[in-house]
Amino acid sequence: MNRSAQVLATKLRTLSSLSAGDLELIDRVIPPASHYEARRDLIREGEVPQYVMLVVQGFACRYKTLRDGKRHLVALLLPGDCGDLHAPLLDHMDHGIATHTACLIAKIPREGVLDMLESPALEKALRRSTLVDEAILREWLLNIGQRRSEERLAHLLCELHHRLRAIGMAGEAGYDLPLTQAELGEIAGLSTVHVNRVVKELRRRELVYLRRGRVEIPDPRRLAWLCGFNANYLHQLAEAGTFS
Amino acid sequence: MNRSAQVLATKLRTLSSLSAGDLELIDRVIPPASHYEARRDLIREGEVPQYVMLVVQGFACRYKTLRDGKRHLVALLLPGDCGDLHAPLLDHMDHGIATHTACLIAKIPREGVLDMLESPALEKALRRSTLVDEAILREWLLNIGQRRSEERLAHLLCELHHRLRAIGMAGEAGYDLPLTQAELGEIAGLSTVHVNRVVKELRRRELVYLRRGRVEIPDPRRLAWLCGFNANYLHQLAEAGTFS
DNA sequence: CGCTCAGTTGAAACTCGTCAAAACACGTGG
DNA sequence: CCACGTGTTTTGACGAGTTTCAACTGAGCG
Repeated sequence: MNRSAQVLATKLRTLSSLSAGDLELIDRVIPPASHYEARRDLIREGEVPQYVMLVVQGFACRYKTLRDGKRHLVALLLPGDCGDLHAPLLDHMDHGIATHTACLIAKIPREGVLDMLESPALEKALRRSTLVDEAILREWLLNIGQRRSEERLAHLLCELHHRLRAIGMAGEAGYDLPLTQAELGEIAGLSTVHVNRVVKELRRRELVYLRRGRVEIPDPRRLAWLCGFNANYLHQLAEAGTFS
Repeated sequence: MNRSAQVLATKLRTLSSLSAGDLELIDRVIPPASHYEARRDLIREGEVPQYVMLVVQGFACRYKTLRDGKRHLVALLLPGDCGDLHAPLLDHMDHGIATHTACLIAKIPREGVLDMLESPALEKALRRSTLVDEAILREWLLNIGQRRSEERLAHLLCELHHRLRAIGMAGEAGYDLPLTQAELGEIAGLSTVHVNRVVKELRRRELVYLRRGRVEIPDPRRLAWLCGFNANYLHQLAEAGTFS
């Protein structure tokens, strides 16, 4: 099974169980990935999408910008995540997609997506994945709208812990997070300086140790309690994260 | 054509053009609506959805709550809007839906939705509608994350103006908005008091006159310019709002 | 008339943003 | 190996924006 297909399969299995036939189908329709540099636009606002992009390796994001250049990240795309399945339905993009780190991206042609939708299990997994994307958007909205900076960052870190663990990219007490504090600020709607102060405070309280791309969470339960994190909205299968 | 079907048709025609056959199909699968009081839960977080709810009359919303009782509205459902088409795919709701004003709600059974998805034009319209819902979420996230209170409220009022105009519920320079300032605050992530101050300031600058459920916008272009509003993300057809 | 709920106002406290500078990490080329 | 440059993290001081509390006004309704 090629690398791209494997990554997608891993992600989809966190949402629905797949048969051997499904895995073969995935392998057949997912093209090999190509390499992109860090911080590079994959598609810009206003452009017309041709493919569904699948992140195979690295971190990417969806973003929107304001006239004055302020940018807000409206989604984080982890390995296995992809752009909207029905994106081709919309004339033009209302947001951009960019790499964060260096990435491997597979461009799935329209027909490949349609083929996958033929399989009931894959259809279910793919549709669930778009529903989860939407659920995450709602949770982020709540996060920014109602929580204050400390809980806000804590909540974001909890979410990433869960999402990364589901795809085998995080351990019990920590994970690699290749995001600068400025970028965390662009997600959380906080200034870089304030993110830094919050990070410092979380460290002082021994809740999170964040430094140079690495997140350590000594007691995930305590952190989750602090910010009221509840993973329900991620709609992960119970056994997610336990397979190879 | 029954009332519920008519409302849905009006909404869908803002997204894709429908044939006479499509309209008949809609009429056949949409059941009559029933009445709900104002401020009543239609479905709560954690419950399992059985139907797709269609708002026929009145305003409803999706909301999420925090432990401490703070509530945030993550979507506003106007006449013609409905809950997620594939909601039944998810085990339990990660948010609640509630009426705002008194409402007429039609509960579309699963099979009705499937029937509509058979028609290419309806499928396109329905899928586009979920994509637009997601686009609105992203825009709200940007709005709360990056804009300050005045532009934030202005942007929200611009969006509602466009959405209501598309379904024939707003004129060139104003519309009825049955939301309290407290509720606007729950959307914008602002305290009631601050919403009030911003409303006052917008009135002073002759941008928006908001009082007792009525919004008057003497110069929509000027207001849109102030907050950087660009309707692209609503993906409305050009002729939206011009039909009966 | 008196109730209730929405809107309004002021003062004080607090959260967070801005500006500016310094400390630090990392990669590069000398 | 060190020096240098770039980009990220850290710090302090200050001010702007926003929340909170508490009281008051006004409209609608029984």
